[in-house]
Amino acid sequence: MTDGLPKAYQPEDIERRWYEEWEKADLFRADSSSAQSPYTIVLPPPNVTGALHMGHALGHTLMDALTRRARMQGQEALWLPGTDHAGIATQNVVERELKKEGTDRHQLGRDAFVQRVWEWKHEYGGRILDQMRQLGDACDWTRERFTMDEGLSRAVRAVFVRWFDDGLIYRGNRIINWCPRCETALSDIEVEHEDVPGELVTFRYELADGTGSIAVATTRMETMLGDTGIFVHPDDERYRDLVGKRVRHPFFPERDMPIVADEGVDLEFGTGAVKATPAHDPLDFEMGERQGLEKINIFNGTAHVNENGGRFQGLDRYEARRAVLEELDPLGLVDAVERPYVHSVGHCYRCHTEVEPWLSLQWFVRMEPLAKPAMNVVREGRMRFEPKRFEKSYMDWLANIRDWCISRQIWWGHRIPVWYCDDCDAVFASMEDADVCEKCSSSNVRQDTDVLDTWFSSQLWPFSTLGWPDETADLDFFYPTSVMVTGYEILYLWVARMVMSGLYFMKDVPFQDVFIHGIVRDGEGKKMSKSLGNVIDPLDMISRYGADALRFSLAFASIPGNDMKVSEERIQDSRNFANKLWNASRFVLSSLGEARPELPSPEALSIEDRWILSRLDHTLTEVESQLSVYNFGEAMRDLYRFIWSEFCDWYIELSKLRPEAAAPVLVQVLDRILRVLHPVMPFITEELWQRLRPGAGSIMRAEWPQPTDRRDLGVEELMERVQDVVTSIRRLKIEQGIPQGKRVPAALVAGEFEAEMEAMSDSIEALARLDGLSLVDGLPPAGGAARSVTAAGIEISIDLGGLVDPEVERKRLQDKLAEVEAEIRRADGKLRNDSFVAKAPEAVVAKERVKLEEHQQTRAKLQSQLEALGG
RNA sequence: GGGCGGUUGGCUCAGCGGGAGAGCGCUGCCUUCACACGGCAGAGGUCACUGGUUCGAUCCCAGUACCGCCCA
Repeated sequence: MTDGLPKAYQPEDIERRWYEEWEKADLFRADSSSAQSPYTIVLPPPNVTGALHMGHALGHTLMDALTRRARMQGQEALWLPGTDHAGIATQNVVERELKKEGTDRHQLGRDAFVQRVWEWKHEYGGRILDQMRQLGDACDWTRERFTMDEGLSRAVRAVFVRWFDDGLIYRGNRIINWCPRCETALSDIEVEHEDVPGELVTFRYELADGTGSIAVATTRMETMLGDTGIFVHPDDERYRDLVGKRVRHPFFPERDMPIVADEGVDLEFGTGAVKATPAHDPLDFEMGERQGLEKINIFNGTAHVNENGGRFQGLDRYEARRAVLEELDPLGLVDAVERPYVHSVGHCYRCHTEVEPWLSLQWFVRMEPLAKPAMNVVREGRMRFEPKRFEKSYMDWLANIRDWCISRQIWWGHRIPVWYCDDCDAVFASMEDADVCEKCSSSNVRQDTDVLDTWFSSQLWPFSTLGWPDETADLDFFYPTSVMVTGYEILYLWVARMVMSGLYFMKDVPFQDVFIHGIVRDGEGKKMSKSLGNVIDPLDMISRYGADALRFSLAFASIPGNDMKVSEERIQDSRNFANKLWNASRFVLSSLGEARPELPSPEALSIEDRWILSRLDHTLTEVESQLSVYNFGEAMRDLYRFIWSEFCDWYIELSKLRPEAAAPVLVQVLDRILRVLHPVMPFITEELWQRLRPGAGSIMRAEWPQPTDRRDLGVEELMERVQDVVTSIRRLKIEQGIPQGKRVPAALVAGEFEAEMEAMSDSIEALARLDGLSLVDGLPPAGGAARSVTAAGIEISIDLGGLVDPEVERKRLQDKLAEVEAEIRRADGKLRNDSFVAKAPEAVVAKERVKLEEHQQTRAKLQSQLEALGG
């Protein structure tokens, strides 16, 4: 049976084989007609362009573990996979390909380009899904979805049309974030703010009446080409007299540029006077609207100066920034240039180009009416965050929400289902592609050319993937989902929006729990990124250490909401742990042979049996309570400790003294260990399970282990005393330079613990490698013996036949005495403090008294041992 | 500027009102019949700083410093 088990765990073959077996046996599939209660997780869909990185590996490990555990707990567990069409990112990838071929999308034309992206998707889009299989993800592949597939596209349309008709979607000419590289609008939260060194230029506009000038400051000098006035604060004494006057634009003398007062001006910034560029700054836009200023757009879509920029036309924004300054300076209009001036600048989250605030006609979703219900469900406790602190940022964001710009000027995505009639100017949204105008039946209609933000379809993921807008059995059974597992970086981008749309269309939250995990960082705490070159490739780690090792490392390092550092060394540690489990199992299996004995009745169990079963119970209880709050790290630490430091280090060693009697306990403990580890380490546990329980079916369907009321604190304390005795004896030998394997006689003065030491004497003899252990009432004279006292006050003497180095003995005893005396001083000091005795709880005071008593006894024993040494 | 989080042994992190913990690393010993991806034993910390609350503070409160993140 165990002949096939190599000495060291080798994951490769095992992992591949088991994943195929599971899939073949259809073990991942969930059934919406099940009589069990549902447990649902929808996978946050990775980009089709993506490759599995550590962040995915973490999230997937946690989701997979949750799903596998739910399944073992008897729930109908569905983990639904899929991918996201990632509009801008995917379009960028294909555009890069075209560039290599010497062409571009405009030459290709829209339809051919979109066709080309589909081809790319079919060829490469499945890559990340295969990588998920290597990780061991037990998701239901029969339900795999893609945000651009037919059903989800229909969901997108249904949502758009409904919101359009309900007045929640509108079109407006607003300042939006424009990426001049992607040539598309971005929503506010797709912009990443970053501090960059720039310059702050202070320059002057001369008053048109020639009576002076007014200074303004800017970091974007080029925007002055679009200036149409000056703002000052109405309360600002400095400029009170200037309000109502006009200034002259140095390059466009004919332009009308009033100085106007507006409350929106920041008195503290720069000179307190603000150049007004309503077409290129959101705040200026707002104030400009209020004050009726002209809006002059000076850029084209690639952020080159357009015809409104006069002789600067054709320059890109950075060239224009320099050129404008250079031309202004000789005119004596530049007061100061502060350089470098570090300020925050928005960057495109897809390509990292600096975003340009730009006036353009876009589609928006009115968020306020959607945000209110999304806040209420949290207040009412219908949805909870783990950890709870993320609730606050979620609520704050929703309370200050701004409308969502959903149109994108790209070709890859869901085309906006709005048609314009060129005859009657009607604008209407439609579920079906429109050939004729809804209003006037003219066939002179054309569809909007923009596509929707990818997040528009992602926000529907928890219900669109289950079949919505149809009323499906899946939707009925699996919605709302149980938990959303995700990182905090997409709390706004995605989580909040799913809640809003879920509530609107499903009338229920999309998930009951939101479990937020941290970001995976490198050993130095830096975010992993290709440009930093600090990326650890999860697939590389899998091939070197096994998926189970990677998964265990990630789960082990995961504390809800906190970032974690992952390094190859940590993964090695987990590989070592897997190997330890492997070898412990090898030992158990080989000592069992074919037999799988059941546990005998409690009275037939030995002390160590009762001890390990008690610790097992404790561990199972602890693991369950940690997992229920998604604290995987703590749960894994408990398991690691139990398996390695208790089961392997002590129980297995003790079992060697009585193989037959221990067999049922070894079976029991290993059985539970494999089951409870399975959600995080699916492969190795399945492999070992099949050998422990041949014919029992996959461990995936084994029952989740429960504690069995075997906790026994008395026996745990007893074992602690035994362990202390064993460790102390080993230490005595090492200190005296005696080989650990050399058997020597030992004596114990155990006092009240004599009976239990007697009962455990064979075990102590074996573990400490003794040549006989005698229990005595008092230690004989020290000649040739090394001595110690354990924490429980048990005196130990090992007979080394005169080989004892008295100096080593004296030093150890004195060190120990010093420790004990410090403890006595501490406890005594407390007990002498009247207010401690009066105010502290009785139990605490009593405990302190007991400790003092014990330490005093230990001190006496140590002193007499020192005296026996002759010192 | 607003908010959140962190600061515990060399490293990574638990703990969070009553005797400072783990893993790794380190030191010494050990090729002991599951495992050298190992075993045994050990060294190592004024729990960032300053105040406060308390009989008692690493833990609670206030402030300071530094680090990180989110939002503007």
